[in-house]
Amino acid sequence: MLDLLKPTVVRKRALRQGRDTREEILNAAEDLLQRRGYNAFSYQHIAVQLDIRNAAIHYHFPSKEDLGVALVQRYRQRFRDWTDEIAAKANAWGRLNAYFQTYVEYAEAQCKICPGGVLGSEFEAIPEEMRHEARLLMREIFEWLVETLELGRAQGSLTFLGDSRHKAVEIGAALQGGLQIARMAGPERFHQVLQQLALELCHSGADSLP
Amino acid sequence: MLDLLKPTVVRKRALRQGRDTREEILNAAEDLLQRRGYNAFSYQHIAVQLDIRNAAIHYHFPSKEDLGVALVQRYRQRFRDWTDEIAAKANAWGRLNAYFQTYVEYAEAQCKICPGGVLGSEFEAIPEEMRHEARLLMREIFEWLVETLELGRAQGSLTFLGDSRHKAVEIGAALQGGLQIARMAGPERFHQVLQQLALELCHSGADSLP
DNA sequence: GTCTATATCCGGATAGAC
DNA sequence: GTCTATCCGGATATAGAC
Repeated sequence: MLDLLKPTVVRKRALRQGRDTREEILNAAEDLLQRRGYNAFSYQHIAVQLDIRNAAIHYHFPSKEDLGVALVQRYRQRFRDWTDEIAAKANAWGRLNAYFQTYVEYAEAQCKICPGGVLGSEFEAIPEEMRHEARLLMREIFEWLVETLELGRAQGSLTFLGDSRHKAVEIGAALQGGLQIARMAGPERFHQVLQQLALELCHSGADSLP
Repeated sequence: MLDLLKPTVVRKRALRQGRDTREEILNAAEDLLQRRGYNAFSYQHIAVQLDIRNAAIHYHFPSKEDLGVALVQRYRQRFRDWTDEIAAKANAWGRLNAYFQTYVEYAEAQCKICPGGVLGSEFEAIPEEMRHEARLLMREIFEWLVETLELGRAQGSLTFLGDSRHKAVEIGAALQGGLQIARMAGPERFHQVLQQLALELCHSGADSLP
């Protein structure tokens, strides 16, 4: 057949048939972002990982800023989808616990940190449009946390001292910082943070937290 | 005099007489580190700020790794000195509050983040010896926090739920994450974290926290 | 859509004059 | 101890063939 007549170049094409390169780039970049940070990963890292050339990435994302912005927008969309989904399934404590679980995966998967941690740390060293998206992401997470805490307090499934907005930032900050500390001091540190958070929300933390 | 006979070159030298260039480099680098992160600052940034040439920095710190390691070692030394000093002056709550205060300065000075936040975020993208120093720094801070919490509990000046080690990581993580969140969402976020922490240590937080 | 080849720039680093 | 000049490698980005 025609395919057999054509050598390596076509084989490579065939390999990429049906594969969504753009999506794979985003996946690889997301992984790199949460491992190395924005300024410490390059198009080369992605190219090697996907076995494509540098220029192929530039076709999908002309500049690195485009890629960075797309990443944060994807985080935001994913968070929206996730909150919609979880709202149907669980009460406030269940939701919060499910949220914690995403961080557990970051910590255990292997020492990833969360988007907020990366963007916050490098905030002064990322393009303006990424900063804009980062602000939106943080606001959306914050608002969801506040709502969830207030709901939990009303339901009686969560108990905590003080203003729910203050508690929300504290929780968000502790999770974010906890992942970073875990990298340096070992993953058990992150579990200690989780246990303390659970304890202060009046849950034993022994049931669902590993 | 002899000085007047010699032109610009000597004037520059004269300007630097009595100035500790090595120390100034460290100061500038520390500032850049907490603003932009390790991988996003260059010798050029420092050179411009101090009005010296690139090569002058390499004289004091042959490689960027040397500079990075020196920075973390200085953080460690400073922390040791600080804890010695504060131990003579205050009870457990006073010590902890003084520790909080250093973070308040980071947040207010202008949107700096803490050493642990930088090193944790970029952990996979910094030289091995820096990682080593970072681990030591984090351990030292952690141990001091645990001691302080236990002392406070014994004294009755601090009250909190659960294991003092867990509480120590939670506090450290919340401070670290809080600074990063404050960059993206505004400085009031950091104060909310502080108030919540104080509240959960059974202090009004209204007295000494701005 | 992906490749090869190349342009451009920047950061870390060294040599040698002063 | 600091300078000027320069090297080298790596990173972003573009041009044009396939």
